[in-house]
Amino acid sequence: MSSMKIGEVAKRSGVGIETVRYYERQGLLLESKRRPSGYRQFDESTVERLGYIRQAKELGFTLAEIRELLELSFTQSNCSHIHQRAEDKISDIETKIRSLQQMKRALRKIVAHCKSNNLSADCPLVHTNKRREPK
Amino acid sequence: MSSMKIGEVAKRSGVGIETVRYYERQGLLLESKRRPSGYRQFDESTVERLGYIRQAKELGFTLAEIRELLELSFTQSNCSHIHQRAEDKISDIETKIRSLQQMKRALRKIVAHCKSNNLSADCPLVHTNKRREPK
DNA sequence: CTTGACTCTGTAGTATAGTCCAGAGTGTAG
DNA sequence: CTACACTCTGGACTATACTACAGAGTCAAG
Repeated sequence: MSSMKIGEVAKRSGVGIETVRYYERQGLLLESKRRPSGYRQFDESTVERLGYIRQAKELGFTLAEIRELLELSFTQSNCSHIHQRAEDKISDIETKIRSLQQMKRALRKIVAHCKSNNLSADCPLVHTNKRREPK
Repeated sequence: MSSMKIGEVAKRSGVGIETVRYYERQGLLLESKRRPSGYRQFDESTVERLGYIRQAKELGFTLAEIRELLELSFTQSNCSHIHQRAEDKISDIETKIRSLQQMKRALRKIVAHCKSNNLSADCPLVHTNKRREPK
């Protein structure tokens, strides 16, 4: 299991083969080892790393931001410098969490309202738009 | 304040004028009222709505998903149908929150490690990649 | 060995989400 | 009134993140 070809690593992490090569070109994967034939060789860690990338993308991080997150995690360099960047990322993440919680509360209100009033002609508005003037 | 031109609504909500028109074309804004001249007229609610869109985008929702979220919030239609869709969105959101909390914990570990060991040659790895064989 | 599936590089094409004109009309301060 | 900033439409252009070839080489089951 410790040496997979690109097809297997792609399938196991749920991304396309072309995407794996693309991420490598974009510096998200570090150069992979190669067989003499030129075939890339991956191990388990790449599967995990690709999973992390996929997840972070779903959370709205760009590839550039994900590259940063990965560097934070894997670099061996100056630790105090890393420290500040990690703190910054944490506060970005906390902001996202707060926004999501707010969206969730808004949706919960709709659900609650729907439950109590099944033919509402005036659903509660999340955040917004009083009315549309009919003319 | 209750009737703004596109430039003002754009500035106040922190998006570009072209973007406001683009969102309208994409059905995220509902057709705006017009002056006889053709100039669009917006009110406060559009500023809020644009803010909501901006925030949702930062959280990784696509415009198509955001359109859905907005419909959930503003529609007057069949409430029990809405109910299920709102529940689905809520669970998507909960998944995102959990992922973010996991990322946050991982970053906190880095920070803690950096604090205790300021010249680490072996930062703890979020999720991953044991080592890079030097050859 | 052969053969069919897999991989390589390099380049081109696609979808999404804007962003930027050109050319023409509008609003308003002075 | 004028002048200058603002707005309109329609169409072209851009960046990001893939995705799809083409043409050539590789792997491994039978």
